[in-house]
Amino acid sequence: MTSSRDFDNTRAVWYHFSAFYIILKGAVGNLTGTRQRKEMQTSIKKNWLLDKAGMLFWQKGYHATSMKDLANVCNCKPANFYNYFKNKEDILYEVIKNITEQGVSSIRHLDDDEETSPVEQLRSLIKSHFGYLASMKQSSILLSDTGIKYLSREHRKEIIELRDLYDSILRKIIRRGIEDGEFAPTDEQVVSNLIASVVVRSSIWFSNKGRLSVDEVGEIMFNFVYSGIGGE
Amino acid sequence: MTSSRDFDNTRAVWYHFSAFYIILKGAVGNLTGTRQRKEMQTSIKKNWLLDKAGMLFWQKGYHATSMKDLANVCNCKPANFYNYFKNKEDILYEVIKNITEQGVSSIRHLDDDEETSPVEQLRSLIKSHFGYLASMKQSSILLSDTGIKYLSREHRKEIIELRDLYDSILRKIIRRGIEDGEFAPTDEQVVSNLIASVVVRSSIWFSNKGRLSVDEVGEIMFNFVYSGIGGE
DNA sequence: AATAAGTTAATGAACATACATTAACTTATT
DNA sequence: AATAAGTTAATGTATGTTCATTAACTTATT
Repeated sequence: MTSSRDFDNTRAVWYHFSAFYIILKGAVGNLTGTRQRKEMQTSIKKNWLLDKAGMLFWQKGYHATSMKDLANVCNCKPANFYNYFKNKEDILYEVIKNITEQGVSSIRHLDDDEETSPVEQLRSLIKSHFGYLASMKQSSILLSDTGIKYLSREHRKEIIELRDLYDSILRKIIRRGIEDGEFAPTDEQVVSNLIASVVVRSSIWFSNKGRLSVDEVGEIMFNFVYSGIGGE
Repeated sequence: MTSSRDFDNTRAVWYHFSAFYIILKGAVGNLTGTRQRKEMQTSIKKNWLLDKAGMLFWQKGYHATSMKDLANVCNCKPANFYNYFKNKEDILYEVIKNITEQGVSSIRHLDDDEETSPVEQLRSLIKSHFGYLASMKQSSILLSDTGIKYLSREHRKEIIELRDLYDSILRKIIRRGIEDGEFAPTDEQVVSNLIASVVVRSSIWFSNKGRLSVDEVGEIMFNFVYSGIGGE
């Protein structure tokens, strides 16, 4: 009994010292009512769990990761996840959704910007998305490539729609570039897939500790793509 | 009992009528001694099993594929696999080894060929690798990408060595192209990653049933890459 | 201010199920 | 007769999930 309680306290303290968690929790502050504050804390904890789950799913693969594995990494018991998520698939879904949404939002500002030239937009797209990917430590956007098949039909559909949003932004840039004569005319659909591949798969081979910096690689990547679609 | 036996016979007949199997088995012919012939037939059946297993691993993922699933596709019982393979991991290993070896051997001739121009070599590499990937039905996920983490340490090492061979061939082509002045000088390491990304991820978005043929997409892909590294 | 009612986050135990693998046995082939 | 190919049945283990319960908090009522 006593040891169990002691352990709970230890655990609670541990949670609050987890860097990410404590910072966000602090940011919530005392501005809101206790009710809302609690809800926010819950969602923070939920995101923290998702973060951990994402790492594990990416490292070990979805099916190779058991609820027990998840629980171990999160310092709790498997059952506790069911206070936050409907089931295991739901965890994967939320992980993938977050990753994909962040990818989209890292380039969303380009969508309704008709002023900037397509070339500059392309540079911005590549650099901001690649930069974002390089900044995430463990989990990877490629999880949304590999994990999508384990999702339920509805969830899969939602993710695909999200991804289409990303694609449509990219395609629009290419279309404008071709119309303006800045890019050589090619199949905008295929080419946007090629470009996305280059960016997204960087998370497999790029390392922050490597020979080249994010900026240097980003520049090489942009030059490659830019020449690839017949610019310059 | 009787019905079970009847079913077995049906199954046996079915095996021998499976197109791939019967052709190969016929090809073995009566030229060799009975002992060797039997061994060859065994290995043919084994490869046939590997082929089926590969498709399933590819579609569903390794851990999501049960021995029962495999047995269903191969019209036999799970236990029978243990007459051919040590365990499940062994099946995965052989599948991945085959895939990787085929991928590598389709481009190996480029390695010690100093005659053909780098441009043509690059075209050949891209088209044959992409063509190979496209020929796999049920386009889904990069098995050799995601599957290797489920292999034992030794098996994984072997596969990685094979893959390194692929990389080194690609890098060599790029290096020669830069030296010859056919390609613009860039970082050969990064660029080879970019190229491999483009080719490998095609298995996610390319469909044989789509608007464009393998050849058309292959051409667009090559042009993209070729311009990308500053050719033409 | 004190107490009652309700909520959240966590737990351990129990669950049915599905899994890979094995051993013993039967049938088919040479 | 010997070996190969296949089956049946059984086994131990691990899995995802549910359930009742508890402690700590928050909100509502008096």
